[in-house]
Amino acid sequence: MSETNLTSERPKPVAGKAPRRSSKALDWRAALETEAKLSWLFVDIHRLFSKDFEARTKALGMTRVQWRVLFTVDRIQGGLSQTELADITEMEKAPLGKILDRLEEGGWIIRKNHPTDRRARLVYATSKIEKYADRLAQAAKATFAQMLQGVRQSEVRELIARLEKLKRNLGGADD
Amino acid sequence: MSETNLTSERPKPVAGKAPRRSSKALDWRAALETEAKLSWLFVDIHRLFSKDFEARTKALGMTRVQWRVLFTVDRIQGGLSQTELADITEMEKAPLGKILDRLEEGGWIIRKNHPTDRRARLVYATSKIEKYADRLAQAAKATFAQMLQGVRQSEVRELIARLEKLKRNLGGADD
DNA sequence: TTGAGTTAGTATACATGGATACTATATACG
DNA sequence: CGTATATAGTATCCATGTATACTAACTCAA
Repeated sequence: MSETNLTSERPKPVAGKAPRRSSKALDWRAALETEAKLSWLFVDIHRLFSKDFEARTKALGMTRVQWRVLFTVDRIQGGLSQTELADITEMEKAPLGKILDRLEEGGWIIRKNHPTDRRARLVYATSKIEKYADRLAQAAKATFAQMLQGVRQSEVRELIARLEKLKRNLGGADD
Repeated sequence: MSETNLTSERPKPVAGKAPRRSSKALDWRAALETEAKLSWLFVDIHRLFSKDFEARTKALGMTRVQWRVLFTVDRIQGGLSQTELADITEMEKAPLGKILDRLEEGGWIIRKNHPTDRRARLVYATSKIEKYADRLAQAAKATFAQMLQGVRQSEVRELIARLEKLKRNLGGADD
């Protein structure tokens, strides 16, 4: 979309600066290119996936991360403390608290005081999700379908297994 | 790490709320679980990768995204406009501008006025990167090595190919 | 029981991200 | 030439993310 019109008239490199590329400098660049490409794919796919999903749910004002938290709260019934929720969603407690603030403002969840631990607040999904579950699930499925065009189910499972290995290598939890 | 001590004393579900789970509700949850797992792996790996990399470069105050931009500026010599840079790094111009502000504060880049287009500013890497390139490259390589433990080179190439397909499916550029 | 250490949740500061609006400038067209 | 449109970069608002500090409350051991 955003083509530039500067290419043809870009000035020559600044005098005295052009020949500074040493062979040593070339080395580390070349060695990193392939792996750097891999590592940025994670960011890029995440960004594109979120963009697609949030475009489909714009009317509900639901972000991808809010959906992750809400989905978890709704999946695990019985009231979760925020610390438990942070463990499960692998988020820090501070950003989780803010996301819960927004979900509570939107009427998706409620927080109740823990009956015995006065520090803790238990998080419950409200009935609102029942009304919108289909739309949210449809949006998620549509984005998945978009991403996984032409990818066989067996490939998806293999991909998950490999990515989980990378995650474990980096010290991530196993789910 | 952050074990919770609430599990054993979690109160029973609120009276009258427990039996609301319908079979229809179970449907959309089950259908989404596998694919949701895949999509969150991208976020999780990105987060863990960044954390590992930034721990190794803390002394330089270099974040992962700043490194991506600086790497690109340094790789493509001759002065890039911010719009060109935004295209290449697949970022929006606004956040890119802020990242360039920080890189400029740190002395990693300079911005010069375009000789003929007074709207545009051309970005150049300074010589500072020559001094720290080895440390940055070492940090990046170490994080890659950590992530790719026990993964063969051929698997890495295959993984890249598959992820690039997902990225294209979501409308992403091809690099 | 009391005091040290731990935990739950929130507040705060800062670095990314997206979306949008705005200024200055450039281009294209009548 | 003058005006409409497009573009470059910045500013602004908000949502996430990390790190850190803080308050209140809990636990455990002397």
